[in-house]
Amino acid sequence: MAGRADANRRRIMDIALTELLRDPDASMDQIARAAGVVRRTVYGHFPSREALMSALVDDAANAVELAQAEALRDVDDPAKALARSMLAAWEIADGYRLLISLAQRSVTVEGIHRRLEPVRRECAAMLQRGLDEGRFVSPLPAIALAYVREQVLFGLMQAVNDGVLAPADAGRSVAVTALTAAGVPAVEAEELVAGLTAAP
Amino acid sequence: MAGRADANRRRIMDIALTELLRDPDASMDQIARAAGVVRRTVYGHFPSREALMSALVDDAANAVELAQAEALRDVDDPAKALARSMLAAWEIADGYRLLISLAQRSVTVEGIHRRLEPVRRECAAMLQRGLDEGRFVSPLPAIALAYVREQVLFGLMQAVNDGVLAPADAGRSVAVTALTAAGVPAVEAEELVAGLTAAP
DNA sequence: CAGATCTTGCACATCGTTGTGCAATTACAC
DNA sequence: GTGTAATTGCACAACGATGTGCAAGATCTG
Repeated sequence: MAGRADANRRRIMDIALTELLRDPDASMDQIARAAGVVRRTVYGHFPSREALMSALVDDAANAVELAQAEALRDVDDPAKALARSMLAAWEIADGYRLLISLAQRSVTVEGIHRRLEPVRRECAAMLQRGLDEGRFVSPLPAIALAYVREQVLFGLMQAVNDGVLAPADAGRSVAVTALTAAGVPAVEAEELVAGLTAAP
Repeated sequence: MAGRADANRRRIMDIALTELLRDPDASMDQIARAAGVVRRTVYGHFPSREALMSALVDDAANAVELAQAEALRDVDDPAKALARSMLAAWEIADGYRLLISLAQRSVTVEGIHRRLEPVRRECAAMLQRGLDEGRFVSPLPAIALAYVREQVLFGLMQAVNDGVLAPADAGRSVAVTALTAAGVPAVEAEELVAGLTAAP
């Protein structure tokens, strides 16, 4: 197998992602087997467990940052921006979920929180603007609302995983829920999201 | 130390709770040291790690069930009931957080999900009634809303932990946020919660 | 004080995981 | 085909965690 090392590396990372989502403590052996490969081979691509995790986290963080930057490029209306960011995040749900899931157990990977800080900060800025303009209404400070946004996303990913929420148009529901959690009237939120998803 | 074994057992469980919240993988040694005791002593009270976890989970689940049953005893107004349940859950936040935190890594303790199922079901029933009556407005099914409720709670516990949310009247904010996430107008939600906390 | 009850401080066996080394084997490219 | 690069299949050392055994010590109760 010459030259196909890159493809193998990618496949290992993909499988590792899903395995680590299932169990953040999945061993290198579990990951390797799931990827149809022997443990030793994984070590051929990644010198250590940490290295594999880092590569995964890096990928995911980049995707999240990129998606959010795109969604918040011009904040005409904070509510619209929030909806866009939710829809964008939902698209790359797996990577996002990995970050959140790993960030909750700070033991293994150091610096995930640091890595995600700019994302949260930028999101909080948008939320703050919405609060200032009266578009959002909440007793929570903007940064805490950013936490809520993150967890709403996470919770509904799990709901889909557990089969209690149909994946079909879950993205829309997620966006609506985030808006209402920020104090946007429910009807308005539904209309706004409907408008966004109908005419992208 | 004769007879004081019970007190020690309680102290170990209390410390174990906070240690496991900090790190779900805390070793028996870490827990023992944190409790000012030698590892061997912990094994004197709990035959295995599993046993300790089970005792913890049992305590927490009982507290959560009890608190929710009390809060949902008579659902005059679903919104008021939801607010009550959030305030009640916030009171026993630590135990609740342990359950959610451990439930996410189902490896160690089997049956947390099963244990919490009645709680979620009862909550979903209340949410469903609110949706039927038009008190709540959401594109999500009631059960998914229950997931959101859970995660809002969890997210804001973390926010308090991280120091970005003042613990003072966080309980009120949590309740308001859950209400707005369920589609209750923000102003109405604030008034309702204010009324509940002013005159209990 | 005496005695029952816990706690302590080791020692030990066991297990699973990580990371490395190296020779044999496989599969692709030219 | 032949060579090159990757994968495999062991073996091994090192760690850390769990769970147990037992003798010595501390501490409260009566």
